[in-house]
Amino acid sequence: MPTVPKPRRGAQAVPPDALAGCPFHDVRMKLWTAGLRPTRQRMALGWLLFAKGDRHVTAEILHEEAQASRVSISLATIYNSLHQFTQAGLLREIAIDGSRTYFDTNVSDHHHFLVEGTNALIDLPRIAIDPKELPEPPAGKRIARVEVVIRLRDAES
Amino acid sequence: MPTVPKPRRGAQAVPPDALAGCPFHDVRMKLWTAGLRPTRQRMALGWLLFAKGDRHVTAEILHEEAQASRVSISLATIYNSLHQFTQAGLLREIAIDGSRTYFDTNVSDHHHFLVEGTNALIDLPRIAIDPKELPEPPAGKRIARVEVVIRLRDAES
DNA sequence: TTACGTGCAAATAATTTGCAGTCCC
DNA sequence: GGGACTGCAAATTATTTGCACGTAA
Repeated sequence: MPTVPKPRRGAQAVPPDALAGCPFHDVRMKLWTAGLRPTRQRMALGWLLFAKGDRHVTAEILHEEAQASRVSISLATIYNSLHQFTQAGLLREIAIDGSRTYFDTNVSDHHHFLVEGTNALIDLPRIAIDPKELPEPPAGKRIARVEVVIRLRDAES
Repeated sequence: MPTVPKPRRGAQAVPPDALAGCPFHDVRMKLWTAGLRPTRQRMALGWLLFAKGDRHVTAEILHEEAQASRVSISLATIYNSLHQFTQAGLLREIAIDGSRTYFDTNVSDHHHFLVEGTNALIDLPRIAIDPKELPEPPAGKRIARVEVVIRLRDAES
């Protein structure tokens, strides 16, 4: 069972260091402030995930990348880590149909193009969704999030 | 392997009868015009799916309902039938995350509320999405569909 | 009759979990 | 040292497929 510790008390206030700009320290800091121990595996995954700008990955893809980087991490640990990162707010699960789960390193409020066939995801340039345009939620409920997926197909077909 | 025959030639032009209003004949006609043989199993499923207005179902739910109706249909056949219905345009798959696939009997252009926790789906009153508001698709691609999911959470939490 | 359909059981695929051993603080 | 973490293998869950048999046209 994956263990998800609570965020470290006061971590935000007393970060271990502030060598911003160095990817290694950045990842360590991300983990630290999230209350996750910077283990070898999590550092490696953090490196793969956050050092290259915004990404959309599946557990399988990350696993392959780790192996390509000669870092040995079991698939189970990758799943566990992805969920821990998600709970810590470092990642976001993306809701598209299809059997596999995608994780997005861009946790800001945004939406996606989904290319049919390849299942590739592309961040949308921000489209503003006016809350006033949205329908009223049923009684007792509030809107937690709006997710928009724009499916793309080859132009000629 | 599920076989999905092409729509019956000229079926639209020469429907077997036109007793609209009778659910039994309506389902039979739906299948007929879709080019699907009205077998006992498909008739039963069509009955469950289309006789009660718009519905959101999983294969599992349909299976339980069929058993509750004392109709014996294997789960494999339910999966096959759901996909055949979908290909025939009688159903639509809904893209939400989560492990199971939902099918919607409302195939018109619309969107959904998704209640967190129960995973219940609720059709949205039509919200117009202005095509002019949408971002430009990448070169060589066109927009096939826009899907909006509004996640709901209990108001107090 | 004969291709289309169906049920069953086995096969996949993605993901999760139990647990014994390892590592960080 | 002790709880947090990891790897592995087995377990789950959702879905698909192969194939022998059944059935609608």
